[in-house]
Amino acid sequence: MPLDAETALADAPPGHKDELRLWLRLLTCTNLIEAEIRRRLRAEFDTTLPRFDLLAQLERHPGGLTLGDISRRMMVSNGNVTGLAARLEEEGLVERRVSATDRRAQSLRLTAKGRREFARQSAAHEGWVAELLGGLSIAEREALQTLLGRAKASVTASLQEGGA
Amino acid sequence: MPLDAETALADAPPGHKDELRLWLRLLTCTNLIEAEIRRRLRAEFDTTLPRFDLLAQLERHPGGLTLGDISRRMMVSNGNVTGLAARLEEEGLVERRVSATDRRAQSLRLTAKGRREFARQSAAHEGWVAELLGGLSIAEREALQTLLGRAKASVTASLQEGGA
DNA sequence: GGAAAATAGTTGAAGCCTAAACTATCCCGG
DNA sequence: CCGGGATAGTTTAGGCTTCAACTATTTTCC
Repeated sequence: MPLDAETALADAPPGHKDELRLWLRLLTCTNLIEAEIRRRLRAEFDTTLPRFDLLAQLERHPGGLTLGDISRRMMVSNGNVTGLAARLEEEGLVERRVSATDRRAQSLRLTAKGRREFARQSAAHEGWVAELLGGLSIAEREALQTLLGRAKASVTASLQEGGA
Repeated sequence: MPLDAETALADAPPGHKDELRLWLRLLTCTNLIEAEIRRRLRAEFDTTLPRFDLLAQLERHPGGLTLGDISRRMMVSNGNVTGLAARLEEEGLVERRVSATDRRAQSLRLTAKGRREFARQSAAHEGWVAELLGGLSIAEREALQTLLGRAKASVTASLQEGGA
């Protein structure tokens, strides 16, 4: 496991536009947190972030979601969800049910075991994040939340334009 | 290509600590940008983000870097760099040279072709980022840069504690 | 000098991910 | 009713990524 945050690719190669510096810092920051979360999911629950994310989606939609719904919500490809769902089903955490009205579609939902497992994982996950970001004051967190909202708006606006 | 940013996993599942909301927004924001950059690298240069990152490392160190250096700087595993370097070498963008003083080590550097290619990619990349984040004012960018620095400090402090 | 520990890199198994091609089904208009 | 287009999922090929086991070499230190 490398993970030497100090010498990371990411921070401040000089002589570039400050948008680039901002992007690299954003990336470092996210990667740092994400790597730690992945590490702990593996170490404490022997699972992965994509599995966790899929379970989170199902938890928020107890009525079930189709594979296509999940693919859209997780912003990943269709084929990706096929494999992920297969593994989770094999582990007994989710179950499939073919739609009564559309024989192409099938909806996924958590099994009782899946709900139990996810509850444990989710509680721990929330704690980890609170711990990692706990060094920020409430004011800082709010300001960051707002600014990231602005950044997201900038990006989506730019994508709209390009795609229009 | 799914990529429906509006219905993303990420934003604001209610009833959670605000650290979690902040983390999810950070993640969405980063993923949105990163996905677009990957898409354009593929579309315009038929390459990938990891390849680009590796070339960027070499560009910043014209004297060459060992595979281990690269692995540490990119914060990825050793084995990962082995494969990446093999593909880039095969494409003629980098060249290996066994160390004169340590027969285990080999250093990588850009070939002339690699330098040329990276220059093109890098210029485009910088433009994309400026475009995507161009909706933010200078003040917003500076504030975000500072707050992300604080966030990174919070995370690394938390990791230090845990590992101490 | 030589054994033991550390370091550089490779390999293999497994999971994640995408794009593109494919199958099966549904829906719409004539 | 039926042909064509859209939609739901699967499959395949290939790249990325990790971890763990491995080889080769160097360093440490007795």
